[in-house]
Amino acid sequence: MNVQAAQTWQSVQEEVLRRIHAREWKPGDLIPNEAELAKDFGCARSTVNRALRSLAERGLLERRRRAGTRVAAQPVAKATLNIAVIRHEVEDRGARYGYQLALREARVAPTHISAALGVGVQDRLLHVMALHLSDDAPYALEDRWINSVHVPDALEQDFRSISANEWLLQSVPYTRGEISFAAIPASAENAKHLNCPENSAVLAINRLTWDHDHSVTAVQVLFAPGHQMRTQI
Amino acid sequence: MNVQAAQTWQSVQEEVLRRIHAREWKPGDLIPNEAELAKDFGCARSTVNRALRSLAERGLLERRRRAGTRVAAQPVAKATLNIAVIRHEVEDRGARYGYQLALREARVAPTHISAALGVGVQDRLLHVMALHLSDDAPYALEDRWINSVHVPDALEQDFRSISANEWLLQSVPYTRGEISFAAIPASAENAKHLNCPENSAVLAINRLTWDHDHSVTAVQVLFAPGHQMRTQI
DNA sequence: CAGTGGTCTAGACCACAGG
DNA sequence: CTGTGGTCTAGACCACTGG
Repeated sequence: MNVQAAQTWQSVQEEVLRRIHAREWKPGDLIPNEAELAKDFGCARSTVNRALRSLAERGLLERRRRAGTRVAAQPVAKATLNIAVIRHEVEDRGARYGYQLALREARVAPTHISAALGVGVQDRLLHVMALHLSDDAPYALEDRWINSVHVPDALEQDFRSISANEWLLQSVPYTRGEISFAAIPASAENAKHLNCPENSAVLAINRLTWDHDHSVTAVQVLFAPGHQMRTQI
Repeated sequence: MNVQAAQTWQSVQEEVLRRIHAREWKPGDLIPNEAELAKDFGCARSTVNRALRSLAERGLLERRRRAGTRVAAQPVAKATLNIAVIRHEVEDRGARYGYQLALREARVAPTHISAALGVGVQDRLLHVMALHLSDDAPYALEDRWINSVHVPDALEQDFRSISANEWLLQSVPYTRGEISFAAIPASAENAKHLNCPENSAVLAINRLTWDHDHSVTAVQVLFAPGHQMRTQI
């Protein structure tokens, strides 16, 4: 059982993974504690800790003080999607990026927007719609409301050459956010912008971000039909 | 500049975040090295390292040996979606889970499936379709091909009481996988299962998993119209 | 070449939660 | 109460990479 000279936390992690995959440690099993594993592997406990903590973050182990470490019975796959600035997303695919501002207005928002942003129903907010292009083809439609009560600087931007997407990330920090993914049928207006038939299935990402207790922005990004988001697990 | 007694890595992280949000350290800026920060904070360098490493994993810092640590110019939001066993997903929402096997056959797969799984075009694979229900309403449609050449145990399962989704996670480990998200129109057959109009916009998750060099399974999960996947960032 | 982050160590104390 | 993981420390060596 004793293993020699596993000196890096990665090698410890690999050996632990091997034991899990080889079913030496089965789903639901309690594995030896950190001190024992350190002795087995001939390394410091902190090295074992680093390896196991990382596996727990990936969902393969479940750790609890006093109760010990178990192999996850049904590991939850964690798919991490990188939501970058849309311009970079396009350029990283090797395409030419284009940008068209479709609408910019300061007005009273629909109630579901003002409620989500936590502002008064009569507050005027900045509304921006813009089309992002990839090699001149519609790539994504951005429909954004900015809480200009707490981000007054936004009112001074015309968003003609820089997208609100990019300007906000550069200029306004946020501390937390919610994000959701859904498939929705394209409305007539959305379809016109995206140059696709009405009711086409489009991938929609909704984001709502906050800076401490103040909302920053609510945005819906619609991707042209056929768009895929990919990642490794 | 000197800060007193920040003794936990979380408190160091909070102070670093505060400086970033307060624009004391601006996007793109080089921040002091770990040794200096440790002196400032009055803690060990490894504590600073833990705090900064964690922020780098979240995408807020960019770290390179010799070059130092910079505030990310345009932080890439990392949205981590938990892909759990569908039964648990339904039950966690407080709904009653139901399951109906729609199809189980061993046959030659379409070429795009056999190619994706890296098996011969004439190999017979296990094909399973099943409907997952939430409070008796269609929740998700699972369309799965299992590489029964390398997972022969699957041929002995009838998948009538346990879904392939759940059985595989319990029984067959995988070392890596690809996952993609897209919006697609429901085919006539899919629409019938999901009890929705044909061409409804549905969220599709495609997964392909491998155990070392052997493919395990290729699956498409279609969620009923209106389904949302949510997470925090 | 030299400065930076990456990691390992041995030891210590602590927070939490199971029994 | 006690065993477990969570963390901190001080020091050390190493790997990478920019100048």
